[in-house]
Amino acid sequence: MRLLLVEDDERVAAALVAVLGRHGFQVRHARSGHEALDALVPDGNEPYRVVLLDLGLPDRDGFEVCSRIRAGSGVPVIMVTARADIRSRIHGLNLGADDYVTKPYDMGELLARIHAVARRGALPSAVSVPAPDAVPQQRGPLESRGIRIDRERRRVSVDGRDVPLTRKEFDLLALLAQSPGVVYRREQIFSEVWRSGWEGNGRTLEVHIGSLRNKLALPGLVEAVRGVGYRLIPDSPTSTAADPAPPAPAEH
Amino acid sequence: MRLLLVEDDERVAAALVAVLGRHGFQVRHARSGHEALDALVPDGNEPYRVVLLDLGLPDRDGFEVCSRIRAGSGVPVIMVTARADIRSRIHGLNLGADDYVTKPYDMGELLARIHAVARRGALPSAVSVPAPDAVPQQRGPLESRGIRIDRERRRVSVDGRDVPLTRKEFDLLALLAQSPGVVYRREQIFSEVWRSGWEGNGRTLEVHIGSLRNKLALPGLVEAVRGVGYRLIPDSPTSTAADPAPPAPAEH
DNA sequence: AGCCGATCTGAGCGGAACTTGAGGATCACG
DNA sequence: CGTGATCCTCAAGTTCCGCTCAGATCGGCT
Repeated sequence: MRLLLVEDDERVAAALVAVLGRHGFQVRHARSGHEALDALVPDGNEPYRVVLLDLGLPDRDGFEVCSRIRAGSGVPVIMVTARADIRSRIHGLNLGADDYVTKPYDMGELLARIHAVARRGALPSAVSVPAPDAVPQQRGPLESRGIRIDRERRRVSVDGRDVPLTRKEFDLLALLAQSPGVVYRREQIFSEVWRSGWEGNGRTLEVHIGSLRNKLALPGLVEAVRGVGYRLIPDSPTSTAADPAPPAPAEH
Repeated sequence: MRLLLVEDDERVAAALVAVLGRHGFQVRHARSGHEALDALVPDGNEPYRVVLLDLGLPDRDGFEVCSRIRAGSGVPVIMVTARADIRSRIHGLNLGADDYVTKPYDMGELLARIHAVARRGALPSAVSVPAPDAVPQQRGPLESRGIRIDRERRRVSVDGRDVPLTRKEFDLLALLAQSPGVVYRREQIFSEVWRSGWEGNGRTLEVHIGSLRNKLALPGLVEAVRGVGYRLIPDSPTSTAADPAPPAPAEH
């Protein structure tokens, strides 16, 4: 899960990067508003799920950065600042920030708030084409083709029969099942299921796909898309055009 | 724009209804969790855009209402409460609340926060809101598998036999028992049972789990989910199973 | 201060999960 | 039909993770 941290104080930033990294975020650190806006330009990489925006910089600047981000992107923004006065809070929220946290804050609470805005997902944005994983997570169990995926319990059943999966297998399936029919590229899968930008050297992904297929025993469900990645075949005849929320398949 | 206000204090409610009304909200006032869940059952009317949930009621109840709302609906929830401690904040946000505001709050800020969550919109929800009376209210002592957990007295008994637990052991069990079957991740356990922001260095969690298992002497009750966390195995064998037409919503 | 239970840490073990490599099957394309 | 790239399967390694035990540290109580 990628996160953009906008913070000019190197020490604060380093500490946050460390903690967030340990909690499974892949953090990009921008030292200025300019750099932040730059980083948010869609470039084919997995999009940022959250922006953590420190307003420590020359006063008003931070608000401006926020409204510029909003002008071009629907990514959730959390403002972090020492300015505790009500005016600033209201102003920040009205500019489009999703949350406003004042220093000193509790790290655990900040993490909880990050997760809270992240699970809401990004707003549809006029400019960027939403990538499949920008789709907010659906509540409740996923169900399709007789497969039931319960994310909270981490359990999967096929036609009522319980299928025990390992961690990678489950994460893999949960990712693909998020948008059946959509092709997930290898790099994308790696960055979601494995943490950090490490790309598997060997046949790692194929092996996991293999054992997933074995356990589910539903031939034809998980389809390899040669040279690109994998996808789930939905039961209903293809993905359906006129669907608002779900993204257009395979851009690029 | 419809808004659901859950608040048992008539005076506070009246004031809020007035202010919110002036700001363009059509407010429905629910006086209890039960009434709130009732109101959220889809009935063909315009759905609620936000739920304002006051936790003033008998202690734990509010959290439970929140998680029940979450079990069936993606509507944004803002918790409003006098409980300012970090634990409660994190707990509330982890249960799926989108924001957590403590009293006394500034009305302008509350409005700004309401607008902030409202513009994000609801998460897609796979299942419908459970009918309130279909869900057994789990008030008072938790009970499952012959274990009785009395949160108020902090006492636990197994098959009538009293089992003395230490603080950590009890908190751990109480957390897991809140939703048997659900997997709690390590970080979440740490943030709710330990002081916030603290991440266990050594084998702390495992040791406590170990001694909890020993004292309860119910093999198979506390299950480790490799690479993720722990969960309690519920007695009722998987509630999941292939459901007929009306999918019975997961309890929880 | 001294005691005692509670909590935390570190080392070692065992097993599950993950990774890798090689060979065979399959596909796209000329 | 031939060829190279890509994918799949199988069978080893290798790493990672949870469990346990034993000792250190913390903290409340007398």
